[in-house]
Amino acid sequence: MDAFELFRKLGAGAKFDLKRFGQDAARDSLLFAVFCLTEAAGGPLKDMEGSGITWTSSLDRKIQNLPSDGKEKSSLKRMKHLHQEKVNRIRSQHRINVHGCDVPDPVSTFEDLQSEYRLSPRVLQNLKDAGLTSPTPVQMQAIPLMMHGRELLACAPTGSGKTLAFCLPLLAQLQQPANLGFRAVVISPTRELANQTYRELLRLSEGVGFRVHIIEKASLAAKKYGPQSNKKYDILVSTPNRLVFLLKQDPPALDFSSVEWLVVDESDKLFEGGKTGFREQLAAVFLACSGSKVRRAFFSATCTPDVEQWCRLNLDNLVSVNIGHRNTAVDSVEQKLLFVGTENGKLVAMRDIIKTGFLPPMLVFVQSIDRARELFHELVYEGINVEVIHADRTQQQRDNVVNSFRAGKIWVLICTALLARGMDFKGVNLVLNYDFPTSSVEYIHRIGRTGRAGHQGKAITFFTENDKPLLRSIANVIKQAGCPVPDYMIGFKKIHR
DNA sequence: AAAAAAC
Repeated sequence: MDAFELFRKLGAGAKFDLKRFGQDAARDSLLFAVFCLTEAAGGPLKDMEGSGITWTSSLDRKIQNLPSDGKEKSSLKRMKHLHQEKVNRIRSQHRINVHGCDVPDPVSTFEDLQSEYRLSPRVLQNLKDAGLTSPTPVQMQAIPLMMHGRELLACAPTGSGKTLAFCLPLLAQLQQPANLGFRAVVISPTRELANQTYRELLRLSEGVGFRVHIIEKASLAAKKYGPQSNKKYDILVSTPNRLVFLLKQDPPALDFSSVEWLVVDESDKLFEGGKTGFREQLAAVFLACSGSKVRRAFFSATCTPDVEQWCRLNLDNLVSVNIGHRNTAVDSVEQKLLFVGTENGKLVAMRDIIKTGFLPPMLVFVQSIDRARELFHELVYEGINVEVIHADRTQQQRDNVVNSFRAGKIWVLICTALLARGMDFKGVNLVLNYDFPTSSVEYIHRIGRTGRAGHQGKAITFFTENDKPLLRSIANVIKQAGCPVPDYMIGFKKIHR
């Protein structure tokens, strides 16, 4: 073990300890907190971004406590400096940007999670069996943070491993099955995504004995794990509204008083307001987690200023993690805009894509449920394996479609925004935006269904005269991801500014 | 603006 490694180990377990460091340390930490707030608010320290404020602040105290001019002191200082350089190098290499106080070092291998954070060897084996060999950037930084019990807002591109970034620490932190009731809750915007996360947790925790649960029917839920039931689950995955429904029964059919971790996946989506929006539901779930030690983590590929502001104001000692630039499309997708003139032109162009040969499977996004139905009826007689999915279909139909698509039995899947976020289908070769997305955020999520985990993908976006108002913002996203875009789409407004 | 989300 070299000196760097030694210091890494020292740093990994470093926690701020008031009793050990006394009053002075309390004042220092207060100053440090103010410092970080200034930075987070975009103050004069903005240039510190990504430089990595780390555990070394507690090492500083060790150094301070040593006699001045001692040999030990100067060598500690030097090692600290070298270690910090190494950490900064790892962060910049993987485009990891962190904001916050006392951020633990990133981990470079899954094995480190076992040695430093007591991740069970069986979970490690499950990772290997799943073909996962080394952590992605968001995993490198978010996992140590959650292992230290830090509340965080993590923003990382589509298909970059966010699900694993929160599933692993949940399993490692809960350590082993306990009969305490739900200790971790994961919230997703759609049932399909909740189901996918649930399956991921099952796969990772196989052989460890954790009890992971997903609510299938809220009406059966009360019996299954209500107050009378003695079967206690450790982890729950759900969409928010059924939790709200169960929580407000009298007496409540769910007990969230033992919840230690609340993970909000696709957090910007779940922060959408309006009277019937997700935001109110989320608030009700937050409120039900009455335990004193509840920690919250927010994940998404896109982040609104609104979410960030909320996290800054409400989370305890927030750390925000950004991988690469925020709100950008992945560069592993070859993106094209295709002018099709009119509505009619879309169907002609679509038939052309099918006729001239394409590599299935492909996902076709439309803007509404009715549009999905209509397009399905146009294509169902073409002699290709086409299916359609949206929220007006029965849960049984939705499940069947997702399963068949995963099994490769469907070549063309027509869908609404239902499948736009989080879904991880292996090997989608083409995303076709049949209807123009209504925002660049939606565009980023839709095309993120392909080009995942380092694989290549393709996306084609149809546009007509009517789509011109939003064309520029999407064209900018495409250009930023390194794909060619006609100049007239971007240039015009900037020149006149 | 639509979609999603309980029974």
